[in-house]
Amino acid sequence: MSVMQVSRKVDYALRAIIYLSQQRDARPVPVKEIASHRRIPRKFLEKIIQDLIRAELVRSHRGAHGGYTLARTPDQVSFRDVIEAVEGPISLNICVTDRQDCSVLSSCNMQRIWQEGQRRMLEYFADTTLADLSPIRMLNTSVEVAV
Amino acid sequence: MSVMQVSRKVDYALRAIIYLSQQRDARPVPVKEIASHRRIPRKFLEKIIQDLIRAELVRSHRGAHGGYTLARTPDQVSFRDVIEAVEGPISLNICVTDRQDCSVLSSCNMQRIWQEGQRRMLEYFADTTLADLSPIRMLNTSVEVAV
DNA sequence: TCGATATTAGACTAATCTAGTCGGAATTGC
DNA sequence: GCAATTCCGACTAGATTAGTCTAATATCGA
Repeated sequence: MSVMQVSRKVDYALRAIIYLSQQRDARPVPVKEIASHRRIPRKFLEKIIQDLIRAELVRSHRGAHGGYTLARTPDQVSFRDVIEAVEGPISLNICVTDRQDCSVLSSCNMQRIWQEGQRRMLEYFADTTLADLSPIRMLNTSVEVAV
Repeated sequence: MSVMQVSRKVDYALRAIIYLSQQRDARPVPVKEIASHRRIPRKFLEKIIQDLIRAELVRSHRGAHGGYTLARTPDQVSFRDVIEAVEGPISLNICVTDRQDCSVLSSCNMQRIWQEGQRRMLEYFADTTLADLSPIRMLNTSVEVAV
């Protein structure tokens, strides 16, 4: 019904990794806790977190008192990182990545439009990190600067 | 495999409407011609064009020597118009349109990130029209200005 | 060492969506 | 009337989404 929408997976991945970034201590957070606090189907979340681990955004700790922690500081994890970790590279139209299809149609010169749209989108999501989400963190920083 | 990609429908709709915008005379172009010149499955294209007609981007002319014409000048048809005509409103994440879901999660404050990303995307695609595609038109205009 | 708590791995699936196809009815120009 | 064309609704194979289910493996603490 509405277009260009990211999947539930991306939404869940972000909810989860944001939850991790909001932890004060370094204790591993079990999937059960993330799932219940952020209303994500537990088993599904387990799989999604595997993608985040593969992309080295999250670290796992097995066994009792195990769970997950952020593998980097929040300002080092961009929205783009998370989106691409679970769904692969962002590409607004196939003709942007797969030249084959569109290059046959020499007269269809919309390729550069998609490219530019995509460039702007990537720019924004690559520049926006988990650190930009917590207003508390931002406030603390600006207070520090002010004082 | 790759995320945020528009559907074939959007791609076909643009190919077709761009073809119409490139016609020199005002003669109606039959679907058969558009389909063969732009490599679009004919029957599928018929349905897509109905969406464009409903959105008043294209006009139809029935019967022999019938076909389709642009309903507006190329500079009056934006990419956004075409995308939304065939796929409905652009929305990067459900939480942007459907507040229900995300407002429950008061601590998940990524809503404004999606909103801003979407704003930038819409801005670009609303500003880009079919007139921006034909370099010939651009050249003529600049020559006129130069002389 | 045992048991509770965790992650990890992979097969499975219902429902929905995508990308079409098919057949025919209605309209118009000649 | 006939040929060319749009219009309309029903249908569908295959892919994708959003999960679930089962079981194995790892670790901590007592």
